[in-house]
Amino acid sequence: MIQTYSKADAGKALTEAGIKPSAQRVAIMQYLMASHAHPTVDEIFRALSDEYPTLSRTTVYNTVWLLAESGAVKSISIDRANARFDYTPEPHAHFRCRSCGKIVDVMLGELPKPSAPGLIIDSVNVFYEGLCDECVTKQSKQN
Amino acid sequence: MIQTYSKADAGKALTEAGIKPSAQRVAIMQYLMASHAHPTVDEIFRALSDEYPTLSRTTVYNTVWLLAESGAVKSISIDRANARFDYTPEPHAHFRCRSCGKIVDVMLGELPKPSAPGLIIDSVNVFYEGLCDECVTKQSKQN
DNA sequence: CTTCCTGCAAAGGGTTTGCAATAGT
DNA sequence: ACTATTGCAAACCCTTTGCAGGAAG
Repeated sequence: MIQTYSKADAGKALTEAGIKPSAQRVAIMQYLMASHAHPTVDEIFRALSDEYPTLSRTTVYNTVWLLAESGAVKSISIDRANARFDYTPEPHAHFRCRSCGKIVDVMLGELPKPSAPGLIIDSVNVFYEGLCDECVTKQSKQN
Repeated sequence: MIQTYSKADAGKALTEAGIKPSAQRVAIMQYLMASHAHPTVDEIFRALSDEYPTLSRTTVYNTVWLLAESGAVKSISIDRANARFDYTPEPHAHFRCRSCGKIVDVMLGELPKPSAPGLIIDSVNVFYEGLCDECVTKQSKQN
């Protein structure tokens, strides 16, 4: 399934996410909607530098995290940088609180099975994001 | 369930993973077996610096990736560093080939449900590692 | 003696921060 | 004019690399 997205589509997606659609933000959103290559900040920056010669990496950083925090796009981190290490022998998933940053183990009923013909899968990681019980309590007290 | 691990336990785990159990490696492995805090390289380094004053970050880096690549521990990367961004609206998982580094989407039958009382979950990430079809073919040709 | 492991120092790369210039309302 | 956004430059990590010293068999 090949799908194309216009600048108008991208602008609409931004507005729906509550983000003001500046020219740079629209371009970045459109690029993310069109690309299935899971680009990094640097790849986005280089891809758009021709069309926006003054574009800066700072703006790309600002925008992608704005988008990710609003839920308009997803961030995936699978590289070595800032990795954490974990021995626990039982299969389990990880949960990270987006408010306090705490990382906790959560048990997992069963591992998700991929439909991935031809791939040899060595390892499965499941990672949740959200609000931990403490931060939920804090937030409800504030209101 | 609280469990303690001796240096002998750690040494045995290293040997079983095919890794020579040097003093530093045993200490790092023991620390990972005991800790459920998903430590970073720097946290491991600081935790062991008292007992091993000459320990270097280089050795910790070497060791954790040796351990992770042998499967003795798991690495999880969930921080901002080197993040990639992804718009695709349909739920899907990611697969990364440990030989060529390529990242591809894989469709997912159903999302894993966590048993996580009290947590509010906004987002679920599933991430596989292994060998892609191309690298499987390359490897079998070499043999 | 040889090989592997360790660790210092330096380089490299990605990310964040401060602030001035700019654009949009 | 006012406010939000952009983008340059510098600082700030984290990580890797090169190499010399040291440990182990």
